[in-house]
Amino acid sequence: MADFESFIPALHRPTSLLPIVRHKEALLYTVEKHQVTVLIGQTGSGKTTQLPQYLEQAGWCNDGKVIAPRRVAATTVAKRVSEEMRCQLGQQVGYSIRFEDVSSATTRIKFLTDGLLLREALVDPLLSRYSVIMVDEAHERSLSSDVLLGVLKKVCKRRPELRIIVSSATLDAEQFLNFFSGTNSEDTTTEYNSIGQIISIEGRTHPVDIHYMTEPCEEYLQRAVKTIFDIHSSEPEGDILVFLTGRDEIETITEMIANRLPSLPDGSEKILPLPLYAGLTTEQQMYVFEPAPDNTHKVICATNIAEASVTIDGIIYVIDCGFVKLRAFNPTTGIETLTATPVSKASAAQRAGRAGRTKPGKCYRLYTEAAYNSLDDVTVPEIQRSNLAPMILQLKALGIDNIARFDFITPPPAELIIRALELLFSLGALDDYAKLTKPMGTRMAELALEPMLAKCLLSATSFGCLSEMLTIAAMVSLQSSVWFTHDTKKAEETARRKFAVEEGDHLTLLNVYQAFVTKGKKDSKWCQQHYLNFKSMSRAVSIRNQLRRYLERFGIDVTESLGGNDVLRAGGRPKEESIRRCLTSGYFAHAARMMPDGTFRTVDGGTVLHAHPSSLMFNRKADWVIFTEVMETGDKTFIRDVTKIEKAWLLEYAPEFYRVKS
DNA sequence: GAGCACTGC
Repeated sequence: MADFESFIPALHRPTSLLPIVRHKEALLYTVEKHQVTVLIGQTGSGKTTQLPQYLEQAGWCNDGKVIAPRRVAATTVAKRVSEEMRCQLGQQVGYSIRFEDVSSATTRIKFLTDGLLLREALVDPLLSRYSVIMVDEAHERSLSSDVLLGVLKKVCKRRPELRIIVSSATLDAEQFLNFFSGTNSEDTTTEYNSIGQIISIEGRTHPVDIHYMTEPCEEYLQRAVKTIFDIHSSEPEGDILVFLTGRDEIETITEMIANRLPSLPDGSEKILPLPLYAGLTTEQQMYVFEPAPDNTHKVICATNIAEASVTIDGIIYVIDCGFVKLRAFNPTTGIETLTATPVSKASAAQRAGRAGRTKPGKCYRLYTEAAYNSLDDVTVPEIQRSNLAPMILQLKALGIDNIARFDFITPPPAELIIRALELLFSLGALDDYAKLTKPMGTRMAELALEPMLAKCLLSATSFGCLSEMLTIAAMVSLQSSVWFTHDTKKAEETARRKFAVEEGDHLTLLNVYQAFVTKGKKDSKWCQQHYLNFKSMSRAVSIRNQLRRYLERFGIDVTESLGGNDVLRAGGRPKEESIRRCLTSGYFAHAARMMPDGTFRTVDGGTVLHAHPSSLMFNRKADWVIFTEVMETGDKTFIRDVTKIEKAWLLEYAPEFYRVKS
């Protein structure tokens, strides 16, 4: 998303006009007097770009320490600040994101992601390099920022001179302050209250008229289209932003709009529907920022991406369907779900606010006022609906052994913690006392991989397939697709078949990577011919290099074996079998068996699974398989990255896990 | 026959 930041006009507003300027003295006073400052200010208030500079000028970085606000787009904010301070990026002002560290010994203001700061805590538990740490956009309540706040609260007690700034929305400000003040809610004695203060630098926002439905509507897509055309015919001109839940809806509605365009009277203004969701390429997403042609109104049909991550100026009308697709993790089944859920009041307010950025606007909620009143105040934080295994692994590595007693701003449900502990135990990362094992557990925590995948990589040496697992781990952890999903499905399918390996998706991915680095010569044209995403493939190379460096540091021999993977043997086994065995040693908890009808069943037989259409196993026969990802969407549960295994391997590599279950 | 949004020394 980094590319978008350069399109946020607020970022290029003259500094003197930023709302924060009037609060400079008050801010510096508060930071001087209190350990914690909760800062209320919206995007565009200047908090991320200006406050670090104020602190630097005030001498907070004099002893060579660094301020670390976190921002997704650390790069662009750092660039802006270095320009304002007239210094070279990477000198006084720098940033650090995965694969890119543009900072040096002279860096006084450093922008980095919260995940990265947490990793720094692994080697520097008191974060002693920093004098002030700003946790930006803390109200978004991401898993890593929640964990970071808990860690910072501990660090504060040991480092009274450390200053924390938490940037938040109005609604959560008290909660953050109470969190740092003491034992969260009840205990708000005066002694503790002096630890922090709330400062609001809220700039002027324009009023937004809220309109509700008088009756609940069943088909909100149709209703949205009607609203778009009503606005177009009877309201003053302005662009429209429609919040929907996903790609499907967005494609449907843009078609519905296009179909109704001929009904517009001759000579009237035109409507230009534009899709916006994360699955689009950066180039495709850029259209929403371009000014509409003359006599044309943009109608941007977007997912939640437009709620916080992407800011589009010039929006006067917002249409809010009232739903968002949220990820959740079911601790009973261990399956992730992705389902449309009613938004929270905070989310609805944020969406409405998108209409009032440039002048007064209007927001049409496609639900009744009664429905609005029944919404939750805020979205359930990620920490209460996620697979906590990675987080627990990280906390253990930070020396926080008693997870149940860790000071979370909102504690995760016990079932999620138990499920995660069970998994980590079965993977050999934790011992009988729930302590991190050495070296397996500590290494798993350090690797930037999911625990199950980390286990595969760390056991690869014993299976004689380390080089191959490095590649597979890199390919599997790519979040974006390796394949271009063009409309030309057949061509894509034949291209994919060239790399297909009978045993499944993981070996196919290995094949793709090996072809890329040998025949492909890192050439984008070659990728195009084979319907491969060049950016994804290059990222896989970076991830693989990073993983190899981790292993080297662990003292694991990563000498790369050259030659074809079919002919190499380890322990008298074909290489592909070693790889599949190795995958089983990490993914045994993700095993399933194919039924005669082509669907799969979990080991307990309780859940029906479908091979995702992007998987080789979608139209192939198999018996037992393991898979890297499982997700329930709509009414089906899909498994992705599927590889054939032998049932006996499950008992061989996870005897305890399967003895208990069966 | 198909996935919201983020992210990792």
